[in-house]
Amino acid sequence: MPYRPFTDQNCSIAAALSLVGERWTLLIMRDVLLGRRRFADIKRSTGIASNILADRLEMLVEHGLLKRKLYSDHPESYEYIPTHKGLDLNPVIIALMQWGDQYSAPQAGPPRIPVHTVCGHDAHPRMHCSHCGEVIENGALNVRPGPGATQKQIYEGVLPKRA
Amino acid sequence: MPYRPFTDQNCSIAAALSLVGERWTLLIMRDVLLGRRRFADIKRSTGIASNILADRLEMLVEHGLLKRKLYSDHPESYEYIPTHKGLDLNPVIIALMQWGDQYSAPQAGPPRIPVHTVCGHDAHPRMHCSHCGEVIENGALNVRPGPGATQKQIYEGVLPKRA
DNA sequence: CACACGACTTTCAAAATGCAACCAGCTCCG
DNA sequence: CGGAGCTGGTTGCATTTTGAAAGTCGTGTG
Repeated sequence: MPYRPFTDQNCSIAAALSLVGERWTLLIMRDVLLGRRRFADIKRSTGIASNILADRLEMLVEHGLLKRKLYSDHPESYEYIPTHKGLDLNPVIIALMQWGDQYSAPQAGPPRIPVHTVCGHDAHPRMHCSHCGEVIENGALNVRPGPGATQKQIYEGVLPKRA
Repeated sequence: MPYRPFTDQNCSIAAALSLVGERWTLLIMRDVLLGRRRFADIKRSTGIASNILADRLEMLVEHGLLKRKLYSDHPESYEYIPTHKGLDLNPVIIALMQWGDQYSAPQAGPPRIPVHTVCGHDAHPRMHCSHCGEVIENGALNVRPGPGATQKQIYEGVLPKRA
């Protein structure tokens, strides 16, 4: 990773981005979550340089988002399969996809449509409130300091203002 | 932005990441969405170098995620306020925060807790299926080719495999 | 046997990042 | 009134990362 670490911001977003915030990392995770799990496949589909891909994969394995698994000997080949931690990035990827669909989709429409495997229908996943169950609209979310907040953060007021 | 563009992948995730996939961009958007909207505030809270911050802000304004607004003359100061396009990144930021909370939270607990302003309660936003309304569990999402998919993508099979 | 994978590693130039210093306009303080 | 300090940057230069191409090494194939 580049020089300036995101550590010591006491922020889960910064913490998350310190693992997956680098230019290629989420694109690699996209591939892995979509089922492209071999070095050459990921390289082809992303266009990443092989040295960078090797670095990123090693990093992702080190941090427990992926596991490197021997796929077959003889033509010795490996698969990078997502761990639970890696799979849990799905909501991030889906959110990015929906944002991309909304603002950068090709004229023809979105290239991929999510399908809910449980009910079998097209799903346009939406965030719902765990308390009232309603869809959470655009600006209808604030944050309040949690148990891990520092005094400084509380003092500075980490609360969002509406646009 | 760095060299290799993410264009021509015909992928909304790649398209999204080509705007916000750079190391600092989502961290800047976090700040703006949390209400830190002035140059010096963002610089302080992220620790980013000022030349980089100036570049990124200009880029974000150019691509319509932020607007630069005169906040007061005389001490001439500006605010970077999110546009609709910028606000719509909220689900991405929230998803990152939840992932960070789950895997990198400080011992004390999460630093921030989301609150649903409509019902007034703590919200742990979850993705729900727009068709059946159920929570979408970990691996319960596939994708199918949409109208914008290329023949090549369809041929290659963009469907995910379960872990 | 020549050539082609697959999964990398190595080499080296080019580009992005980070740091520090600087600048200009204003304003607050003694 | 002089100086320190804030705001919102810009400029220059060294460091680090990236990217492109080429090489490696162990198969496997016609």
